[in-house]
Amino acid sequence: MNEYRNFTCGQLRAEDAGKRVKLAGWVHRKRNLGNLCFVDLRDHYGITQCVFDSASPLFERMQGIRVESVIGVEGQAVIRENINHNLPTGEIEIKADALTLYSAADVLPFQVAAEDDAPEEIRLKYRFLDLRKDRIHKNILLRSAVIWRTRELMREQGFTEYQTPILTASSPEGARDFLVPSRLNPGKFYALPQAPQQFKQLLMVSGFDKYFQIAPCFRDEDPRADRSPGEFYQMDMEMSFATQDDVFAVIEHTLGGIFNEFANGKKVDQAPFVRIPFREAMMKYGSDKPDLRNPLVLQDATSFFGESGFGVYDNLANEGKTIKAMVVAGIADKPRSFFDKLDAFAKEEGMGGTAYVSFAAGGAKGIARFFDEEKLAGLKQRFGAGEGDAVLFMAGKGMKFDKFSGRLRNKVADELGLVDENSFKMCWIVDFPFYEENEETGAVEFSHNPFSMPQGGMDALLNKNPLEILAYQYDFVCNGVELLSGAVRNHEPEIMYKAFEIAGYDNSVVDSKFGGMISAFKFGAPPHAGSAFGMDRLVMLLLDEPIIRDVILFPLNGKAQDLLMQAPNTVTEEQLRELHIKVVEDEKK
RNA sequence: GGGGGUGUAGCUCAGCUGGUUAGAGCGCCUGCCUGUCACGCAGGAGGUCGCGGGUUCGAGCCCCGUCACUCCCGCCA
Repeated sequence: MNEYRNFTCGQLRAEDAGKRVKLAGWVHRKRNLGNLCFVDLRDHYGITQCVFDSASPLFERMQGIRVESVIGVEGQAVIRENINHNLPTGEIEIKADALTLYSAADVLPFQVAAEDDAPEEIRLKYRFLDLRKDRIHKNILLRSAVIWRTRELMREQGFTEYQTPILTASSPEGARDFLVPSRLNPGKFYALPQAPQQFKQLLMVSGFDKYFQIAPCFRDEDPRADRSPGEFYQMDMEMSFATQDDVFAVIEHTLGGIFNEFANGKKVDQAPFVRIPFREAMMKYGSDKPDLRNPLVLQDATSFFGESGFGVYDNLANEGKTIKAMVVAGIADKPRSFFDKLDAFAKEEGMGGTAYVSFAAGGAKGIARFFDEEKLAGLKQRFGAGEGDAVLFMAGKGMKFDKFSGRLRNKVADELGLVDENSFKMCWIVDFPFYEENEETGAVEFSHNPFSMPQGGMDALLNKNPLEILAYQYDFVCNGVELLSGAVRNHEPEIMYKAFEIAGYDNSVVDSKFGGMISAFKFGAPPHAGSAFGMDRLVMLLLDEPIIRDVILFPLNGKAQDLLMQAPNTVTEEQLRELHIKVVEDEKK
């Protein structure tokens, strides 16, 4: 190839024996047997064993070279005496007769060749070493392959990739913006885009039909294990003259294709994926991102109580609380402590607790003693419980209770190991409410983003109870991870004004916040719809990585700092002056 | 902003009921070893027990404060 190498470290096979080869890479491991030293040489492509004999002066030089140094090795490829079946190049080795040290490595802060659990702080500070590790290296490569394939799948469906601005205006969407001061406009700021939302809609108004972009998005919010701090990438798409079904078809082709291709042996749900209305999801799974690998389902049991004989729940039912039942198969013989643990969990979560009826061989247990024969038989039939099963009950009200019921559903599945780790289960969540009630103030607020089209359009806004209005708003969920969300957009200014009016904003607010878009909608806007899915999250899911930072090249830490590049950092007085910025001390300190 | 967890050697961790000189594995250094592949064997260096204060004859261990990291809630598509 060139002066550094004529083969890579992952390339040589038995048939290359006898060739004169030149390799370059990192010293992965050294095994010094006294008069014989084996060096595993590693590059991007793989590992090849090099042998240094003590008869050669190279042997001494090799002893002085530490692991992770970069070297070049030249010699003859020979068949090994002992084959290593764990290595693609395991049949062959290099008898070294020339050695070049390109770059010596210091003693490492953590080991590269072994998976040691160095704290993230140190891993991020030395990210370039961390990225040498096999696992992280492979994660990044898979990420690249997924992105590449995504582009192909979108282009196959007639989509075109566009680049929207990075320096843009602060947007009124939910999250906090990252701001960038403007030198030429004293006192004014750009914002980094939280998403290319408005631009992609403007592209539709501009007459471009099928848009997509692997788009960087910036949000100044606190991170989570599955939420990368500061910035992340979305596969953002939008299409004109399109319905919800059209968007679903495109995404099912793209995401379905990606999962089928990169599932790595796991079982994959095939499109079309089930669609679950939001309210049903909250009822049955206690979540708007249900993990369908979990077979447990919640049922509305409110009407079962009232005068059932179990006073506690009868009273709650009469007070207007919701009671849910969850049949758990085959746990009737679990000890009392199992059910007590669930009850304790419920109390920890701030809920009243849980009750249960178990149909054990020796007779029904739990709160069964409050029911007569007939009621008990009715319970069994109504909720579909059989011998050996148990029915868990919980009571509460509103969204908080729904979410709790979901956590209990997860908890029970965890305890019993009911989740099939070897599968990808998908669903669409549809029919999100357009508005919701603020639990503290009682005010009507947008429940998602105000750009989506209310189902029923203007007619619904004028004639329906706002809290009953649904939106053409949808999420795509895989294994309990919210991968995508999107909507049919509201492209009609009149409907937009009305929608904001119901949420308590007058027209001038809409004009000032969405001036650009509203004015565009007054010059011929096509109906359009779209969605965006989190690229990082998708890769994380495919790789079964619990930490999103492990699928990102140079992630920020939990405080949105780059420990390697030292960002954010102070800047010079000169820079500040140019930007018309004055830094003041925090008042609290 | 709130809650939980963690903090002992470069890394992972042990350290009993508060008791002498704080340990192990990996890594590092030195030596021995010609077929290893997580090589092996022997020896060695390496510690402000996160930091500050307190209780005590005595604190890695108990108490108070504080900082850092991390997970979760809030927030966030």
